[in-house]
Amino acid sequence: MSVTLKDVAQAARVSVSTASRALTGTGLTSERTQQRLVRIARELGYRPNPIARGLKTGQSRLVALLVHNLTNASFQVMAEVVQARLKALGYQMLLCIGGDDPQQESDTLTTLVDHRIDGLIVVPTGKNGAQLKALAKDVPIVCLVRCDDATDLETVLADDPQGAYLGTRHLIELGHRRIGLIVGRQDTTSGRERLSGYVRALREAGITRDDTLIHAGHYVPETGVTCARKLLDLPRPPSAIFVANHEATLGVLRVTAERNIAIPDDLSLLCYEDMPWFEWHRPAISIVDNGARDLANLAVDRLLHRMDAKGNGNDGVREYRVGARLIKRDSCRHIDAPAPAKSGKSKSSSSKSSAAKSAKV
Amino acid sequence: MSVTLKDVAQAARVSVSTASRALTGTGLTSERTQQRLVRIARELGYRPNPIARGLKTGQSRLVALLVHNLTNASFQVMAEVVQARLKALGYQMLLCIGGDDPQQESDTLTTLVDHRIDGLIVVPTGKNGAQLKALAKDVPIVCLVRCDDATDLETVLADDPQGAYLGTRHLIELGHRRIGLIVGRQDTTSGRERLSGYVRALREAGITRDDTLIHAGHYVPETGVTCARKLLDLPRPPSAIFVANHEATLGVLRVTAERNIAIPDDLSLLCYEDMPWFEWHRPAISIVDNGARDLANLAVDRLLHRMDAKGNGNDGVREYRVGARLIKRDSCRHIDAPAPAKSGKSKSSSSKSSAAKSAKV
DNA sequence: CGATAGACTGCAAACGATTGCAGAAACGCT
DNA sequence: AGCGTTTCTGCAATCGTTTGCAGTCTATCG
Repeated sequence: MSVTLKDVAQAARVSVSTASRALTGTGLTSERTQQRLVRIARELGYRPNPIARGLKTGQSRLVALLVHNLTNASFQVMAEVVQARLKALGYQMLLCIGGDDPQQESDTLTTLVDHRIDGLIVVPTGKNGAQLKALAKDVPIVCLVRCDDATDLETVLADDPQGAYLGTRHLIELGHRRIGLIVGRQDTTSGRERLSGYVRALREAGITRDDTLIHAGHYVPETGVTCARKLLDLPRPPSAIFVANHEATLGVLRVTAERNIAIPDDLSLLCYEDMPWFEWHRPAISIVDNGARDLANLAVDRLLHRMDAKGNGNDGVREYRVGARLIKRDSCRHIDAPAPAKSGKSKSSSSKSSAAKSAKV
Repeated sequence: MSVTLKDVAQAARVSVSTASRALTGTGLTSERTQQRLVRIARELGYRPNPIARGLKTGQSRLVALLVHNLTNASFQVMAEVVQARLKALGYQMLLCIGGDDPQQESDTLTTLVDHRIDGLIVVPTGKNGAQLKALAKDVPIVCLVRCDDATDLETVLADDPQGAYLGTRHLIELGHRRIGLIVGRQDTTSGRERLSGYVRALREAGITRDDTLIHAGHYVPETGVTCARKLLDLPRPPSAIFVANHEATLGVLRVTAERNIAIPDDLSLLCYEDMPWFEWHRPAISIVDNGARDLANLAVDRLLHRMDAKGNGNDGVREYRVGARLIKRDSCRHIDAPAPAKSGKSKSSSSKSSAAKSAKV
């Protein structure tokens, strides 16, 4: 069916071993035969069979990326980055979707090692620590975004405490004092860390923390709806809301639209993580960028390092943090500044009256 | 490192061949040894090595899905569907991202066959017909969403003519006579087909086609911006816009927001393809659903069929069409009905005045 | 009781590459 | 010329399976 090494060897009238050495460049061949073989191989359209090679060498040129889903924008860019980097190095990416489900994760992991993957980047559920730990003996593994406390795996994390701090401080600098926070469940690391960053910024600014302004929930739009309602129904509603997760943002936007609350005039809105449409939205939504692209790149770097180091690429560092950064767009406004009378923003003046409750803050 | 067939055979005091036959269930073993081996294999934690097996059988249990990107919502759900289906059957999905770039597509295709994939579902760029055709001899292939005219590959397509027709008719039924269309480039099948559906609906309703209402462009937000501007700047702007692609929708929404055009009161908006946030947007955006989920499922069905049929799963059918359907939400309104005075919609009354131009239609 | 079919089992050769080892060739040196 | 190096090449084993073929064993039947 396809051209094998044997065919090349025969055509060149040498043994298979010589052909192999010449083509893999293991240097033990004379310059002349080397070049001759390369030429013949090209002429015949020879392509080494990775399966056969894998059987002998124990490698597959396959690297797996295991994420929870593809609807999350961060995972999308990570997948694209990882794929691009790996391809450039001659690896194929096996993209697996675990659905944040421990059982699925576990199944996937076993079939992946069956396939003798050369490396693995995984966003762990946190429930398969033992298995991961065992696999780590055979395969270089790097954890991404979340860490699995049951393992001592190298992990590349977003700097959530700093990101949340940066965002909150930004709002404070704009004069906001009552800042609502919609954050992830407190039994997740990211949930806890984002809260802590928020709290730190408040403390630094000498603002006392008001727990009625803090709401935690799952990373789904519904959370945004219910939390936004609670916040806006407060006797003294916040003048700004920091939504520490992009799924919930959908819900918040819906509530503000329903109540005719103008952003940023009546309410400033800041989100965590970017989505492609945020900058197209009117007003364009300011965000704290968790650096998905950087995270993915670093994870690949670390993985490649481990793969090269053959077993002990352990540099002592266990946790890498990728800095977050603030991207200012149009959804946050200084609380004391008068509403700009720019054309196309006239909406705000009209809606302000009807959304008196929150505008009065 | 890991348990091999030999280990199992030794533990059971039989030959490797017997072990192989017992575990693969090739029926040529006695009931007793069969069960004994299965038990022993399980005890030892034996897992067959797909690489070794693949070398002998020429199969890899790998099926590839090649799409353009992951930012497109349709591709996301397709990837998730394909992955789920395949996993259930013991295949691993190789997800590849081709970026709609012929060169990348070509490269990817060759490394995929190198890896001896058992099947391929591809959204073709259309520029590598010859290569695809050649590969089809070795590997079952199904094209998805787009067809490659240079091949005679089995293809699963969305029913774009019908979808566009459905959407346009819906708008007509709502009393619209001047319906703007923002559609894909006319050198793509989908671009042409969606236009044809639109035209057909118009003709059926006895509305004469007005080419100033039809704009074609790339599938990017910028297209939406420029086309929307052109449409709204028309002496007699349309009362409804049908955006036949979801990326451009972003741009259209931005323009309407900038100009304070209320949807659906001042302008009805209908989009092609769903995005997760469309139903959370206020107003929730009505769409024509291209049936990404169904498309993916059908593609998998067809591929599995071909894989089973070993070479001639050709049932004569070359093109499968998956029906589109209309999902009515809140962004389209009957042109003659008075603006509902529902609470939370008061915005429209104010903005109508400032966006007089388009409101006057 | 012997022959023979039938049911299992094992040997050994594949699949397509890599690689240790030993032999061959070429070369320089005394 | 003889010897030792060095450089290249080929043989053959190996990776973990599957599978054709031949051999063994049991059972059945005449």
